[in-house]
Amino acid sequence: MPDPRYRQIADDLRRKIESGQLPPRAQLPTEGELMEQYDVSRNTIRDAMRLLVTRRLIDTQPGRGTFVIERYKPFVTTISEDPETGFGGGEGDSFVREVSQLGREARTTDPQVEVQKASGRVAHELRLDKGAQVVSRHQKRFVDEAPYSMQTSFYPMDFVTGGATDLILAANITGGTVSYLKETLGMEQAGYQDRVRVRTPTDDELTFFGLPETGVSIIETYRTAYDLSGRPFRVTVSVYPADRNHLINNVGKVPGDVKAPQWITEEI
Amino acid sequence: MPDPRYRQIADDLRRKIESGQLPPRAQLPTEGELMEQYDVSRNTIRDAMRLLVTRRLIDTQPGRGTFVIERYKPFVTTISEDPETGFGGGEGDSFVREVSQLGREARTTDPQVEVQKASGRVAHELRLDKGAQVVSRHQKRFVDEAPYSMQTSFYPMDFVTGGATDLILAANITGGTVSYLKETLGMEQAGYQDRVRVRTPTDDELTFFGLPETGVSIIETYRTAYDLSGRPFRVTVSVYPADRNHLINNVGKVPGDVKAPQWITEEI
DNA sequence: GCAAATTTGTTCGTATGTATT
DNA sequence: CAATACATACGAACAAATTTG
Repeated sequence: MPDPRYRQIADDLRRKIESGQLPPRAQLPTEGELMEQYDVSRNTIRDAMRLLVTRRLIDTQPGRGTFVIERYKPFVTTISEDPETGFGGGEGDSFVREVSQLGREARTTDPQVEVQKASGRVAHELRLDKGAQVVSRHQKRFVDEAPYSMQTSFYPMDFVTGGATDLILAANITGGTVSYLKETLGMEQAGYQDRVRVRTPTDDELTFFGLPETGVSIIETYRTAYDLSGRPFRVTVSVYPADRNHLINNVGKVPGDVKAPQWITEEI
Repeated sequence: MPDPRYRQIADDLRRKIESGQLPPRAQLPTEGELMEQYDVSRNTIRDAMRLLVTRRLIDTQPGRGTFVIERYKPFVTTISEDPETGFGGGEGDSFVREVSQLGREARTTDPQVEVQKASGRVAHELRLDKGAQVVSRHQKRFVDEAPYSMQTSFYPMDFVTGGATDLILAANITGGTVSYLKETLGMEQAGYQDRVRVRTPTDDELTFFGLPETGVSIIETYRTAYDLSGRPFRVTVSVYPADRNHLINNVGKVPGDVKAPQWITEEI
């Protein structure tokens, strides 16, 4: 029993795309033309197309046509701490600094600061009561004007009343919040834990990142930072569309030249 | 202008699923029943269903019906090194040991050993010529008899001829390959780098993990281990279906009680 | 700026095939 | 074998987005 017709057609088109016969950005024949070429009904052509859309090979645009997808150049975020800077990967302004070194234009929005009630997960990580007041600092990140990630950090509201008043200012904290908390509260970061999972995008993420309805996952990391006494003092949630982001983790001693590339150049 | 009909229906069903009115494993009304309920044609019902299938909310089975998907209990792999054991997360028999402590049944297949020509990526990571001979050690992992991950390690063939002959035996190396290479070749692991990306599954992965045609991504990590002189001596490729695996990364000092849980219990 | 043509999106109806009960 | 339920495929009509003249 052969594959159904729409699969055969999808496979045929897939081969043409992967062989380069239909390069990225190329327009596919219209549905009408494909109906003739394969001598099937329009619905069957559309079934084949839908398969390729969910596989992230093509993109259909009403009124325009169907095009081979152009892959993003992946941006690489290092999630391990750089022993020299003491920064956890991709945090704060280290993001912009690292990228601009490579001739790319990176941009981080000013933090959007809010005082919120802690959600279940955030409260749990910070060992607060659910609904306790927390400061939320949210930033969006762009590379070459394309949205690449979003990040939200949560701190107990006590920190602000206790002296770290800059936390509720909608501006970057020069030197980073880690050293700011050390200066103002004497709170020192002993380590952190990242929990990484992959999930489907929310509607907000779909629109902000300009993702297709289906096919692109979101990499989500929950980072909980602990002070010297083992008490959690910050939770940072980062979301990365999987079609344009890779993660790197360095453990122990890794040669400097491979330690922190921002771009994976080779296609694997 | 309102959403198209099939979206409204999909949203309605999604709400019923997420609210628990249609719990996991519950059977949805048949297409015929839904046609009546919503007073639309069968194709419109099927469009709505298809949306929910790609969102990994339901599973359609020919001849049986349509069911709410049951989520896997995620297994958590720690990718940072545990300072006490010196093990990189989830490597070797540490996998089985860690899991069995939690009353779960974990199993790793005996390694499937082959001598191969290095692929482009592996050759590049090991700084070998493309096509150089490498030993490949491949293992599959199960938790409660369900497939959870696959792992393949590559070593230069020189290691075997140089004395580490157990590398080509299709058996677990007790104590782990790290300490075995230290004993036989005096090669000490100084550190490693993980590169994590998320991609669509290959056909092999689709069948082995029993994944649906669409919707589940694969988390792939390339781990390159370096010796004290900064020379790469091993590449390990791990693949994890994203619907049943999370990753954890510990940096610096993290409280022991949160350091290495194998299961995330709370639903977020 | 508008109208026509082009292209994909939505929805209906119908028929037949295949898997499961 | 019959009934049930989802899968594939055809044809048709109109809508919505975009480009073109």
